[in-house]
Amino acid sequence: MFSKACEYGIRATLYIAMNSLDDKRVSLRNIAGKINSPEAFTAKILQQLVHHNIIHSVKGATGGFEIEKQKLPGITLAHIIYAIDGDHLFHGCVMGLSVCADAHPCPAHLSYEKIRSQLKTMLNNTSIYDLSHGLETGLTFLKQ
Amino acid sequence: MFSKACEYGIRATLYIAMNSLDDKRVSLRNIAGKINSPEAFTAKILQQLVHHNIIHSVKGATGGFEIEKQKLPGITLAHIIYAIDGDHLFHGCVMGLSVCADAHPCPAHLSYEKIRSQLKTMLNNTSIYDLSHGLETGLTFLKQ
DNA sequence: CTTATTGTGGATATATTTGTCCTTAATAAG
DNA sequence: CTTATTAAGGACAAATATATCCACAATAAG
Repeated sequence: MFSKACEYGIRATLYIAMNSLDDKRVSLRNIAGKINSPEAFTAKILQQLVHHNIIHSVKGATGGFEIEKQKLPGITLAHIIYAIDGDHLFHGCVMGLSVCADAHPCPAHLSYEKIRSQLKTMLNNTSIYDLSHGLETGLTFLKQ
Repeated sequence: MFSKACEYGIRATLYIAMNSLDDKRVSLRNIAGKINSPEAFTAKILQQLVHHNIIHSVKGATGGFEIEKQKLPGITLAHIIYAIDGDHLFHGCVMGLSVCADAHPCPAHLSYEKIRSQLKTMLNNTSIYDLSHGLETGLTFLKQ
């Protein structure tokens, strides 16, 4: 479904979000340790998120990553997926046809569009802010 | 969502099915041409489907691939996906956690399981037999 | 028996994704 | 100013997915 990079990106963003709610900035090392991801690879992914203006970084000692609190409710899973994996999941043909639309559909087009529509709704309506609450209360996890 | 191999596999199976309904056996070259896939790579994928008993092959001149007519309604998209991509789509955590279950869920577990459940239902209930009808009537396509 | 056709399967090549290493720049604190 | 810490980013390496090539086995037809 998602690339490894995207999975790490979502987990990292959630960990940063949870800490930003608590006014804490977190370092790459801290993040990678807490979400169980390879550090250097995670660095590349975080840079993508910085370039897409989803997270904010600060260099130097006491530096790290954070997200402006007021931005949190507006950041959705869809934003992160789009930034890292592009729009293939949202628009590509499920059977890989380069042209697949209502007027020229692949055999699974109709039934798959129903699923995709619900998937998109879910991804668009699920904010990082919402998800980080389950983490704070210990109901959900970013590891294992 | 699916690997290239899986996309080719689904398209190839549908093309074989459509021809089997018409009692025609089709060659690798014919298949690859009609579904617009690389021939040698498609050969590998067809082997996987043969080994998983989804399609049947005949060697030699006039040989090719076919599916027993009575098997057609029982073969679903889920069978092909499972044969080629394995069960990750059906069971893996959407955020890549090695352990993710109701008792130890990732932040998106609950909302994603609803989508996945509908996806699984669709894939389990969509037979190759059903899909090949749209192809025969020219309503759906395997190319472009 | 010979030839042409077609699937099988091993070896190899290419592309992409995933992951690592190392230097540089920025910043805080002594 | 020096040192320690941390993100940025280029180069490189490993793993996996995608794709190709070729020798071989099976079969139909002449």
